[in-house]
Amino acid sequence: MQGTQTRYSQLFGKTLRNFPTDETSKNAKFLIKAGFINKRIAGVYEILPLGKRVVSKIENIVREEINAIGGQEVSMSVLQPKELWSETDRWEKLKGAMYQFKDSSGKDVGLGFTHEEPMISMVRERISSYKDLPIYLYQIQSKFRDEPRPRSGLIRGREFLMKDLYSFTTSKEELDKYYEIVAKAYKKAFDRMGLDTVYTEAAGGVFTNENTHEFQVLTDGGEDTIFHCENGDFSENKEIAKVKEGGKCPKDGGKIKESRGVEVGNIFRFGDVMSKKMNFNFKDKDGKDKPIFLGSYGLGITRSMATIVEVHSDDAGIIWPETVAPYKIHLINLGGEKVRKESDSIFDKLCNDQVEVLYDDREESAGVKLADADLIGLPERWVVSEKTLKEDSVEVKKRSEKDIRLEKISSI
RNA sequence: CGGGGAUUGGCGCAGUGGUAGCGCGCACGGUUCGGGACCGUGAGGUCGGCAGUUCGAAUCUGCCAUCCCCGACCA
Repeated sequence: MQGTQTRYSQLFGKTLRNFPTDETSKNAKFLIKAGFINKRIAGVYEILPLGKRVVSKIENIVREEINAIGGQEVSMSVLQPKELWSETDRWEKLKGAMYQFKDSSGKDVGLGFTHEEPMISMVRERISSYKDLPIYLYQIQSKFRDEPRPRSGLIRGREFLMKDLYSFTTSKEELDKYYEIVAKAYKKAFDRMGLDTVYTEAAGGVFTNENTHEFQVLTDGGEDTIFHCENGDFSENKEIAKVKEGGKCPKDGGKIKESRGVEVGNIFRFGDVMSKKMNFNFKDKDGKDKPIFLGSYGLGITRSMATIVEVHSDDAGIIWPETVAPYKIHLINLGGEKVRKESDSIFDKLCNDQVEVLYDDREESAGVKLADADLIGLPERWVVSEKTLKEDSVEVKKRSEKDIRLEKISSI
């Protein structure tokens, strides 16, 4: 666990003077320039200390919401054997999309693309009675997908962090019920991290033939196209859409709009399809074997971080919602030794109060420090200078607002 | 996987045949101190890789790699 306060002079991952030229997406440009992430290869990014704090906050919000609906956290292996995936024929189906290779002994192995098979396998080994169901397991872990063309920074990568939840229930009714519960929990989690989502019907791809639902955040930086009602009660992904821009909403007759969106979450009902293929049953009250119903629910952690940046920023930089900001306060001292001493003691005070504060204690010009504060985008900027000290105050400015106010040092 | 563009110090760039330069950053000294300050000194690159043409290649040719964009794909 990282400390709640950091001196910027000690922080690894300082801001860059220029935007990276090999990125065009807003999220990648800002996150790299501001020192949150580092690009390794196409579609693969490393998370620096500032970014790690944001990721942790998003993870914790998601954890809280999933724990609240009965989820139990586990950690599955990333490295997986071919045999497991062959049980559902997905080893073949996912050729070219899943990283598959041979280990030194010639055995076929792959990197986790998703985790239905290993999850089922693990539960299959340990659950056999209706008394043990339902059960809800989730993890937060890196997923690997061999994207033919990664793009849009963290929105579409080849290695990314995802929260994946799996529900194991005894019937379709129970699955449907939980599906709705997850949908509500997702909505709440996204709300908490500052993302407005549109609940959108979509296709299941190689996951399932049944329709699924996506949580779409409307932004031009998105890669999906959705058709949705202006009243917000209806939305379909382009791939299955039966309506068109300007058409009428089948629910309330409202106007249909076409928008770009980022799919930050996606929920699936597998039903008993996988269970039948994998001989995944439970013993019911009547003593008979019945298939376990599976639901699968994904939520992109790093993709959410990127989407937050797409949605919450201005020309100067990121504007983090308070719930996911790496720190709450960006403390800056402008001026000589006297100012430094004062700001040092304000920093100490904030530390004692366990306030999350990033203290830019560098000997840099005002322009550099202020520009960096805008770029990094913490919710509040506190400036200490000769000017504010004359009033025994610090200047407080919210990143999202223009207003500046003076706060008496004695009241901190 | 098709089409297009790019690759030169940490970052951003210039250099179109004669043996590499600028800005920023970095290090040291000094002056500054409310919106990316200034002066001085200094470190740092065999120009993505391999092969070729040439007396001579960052520069020309071929192949390869990597990155970006458009499309296909998107589980």
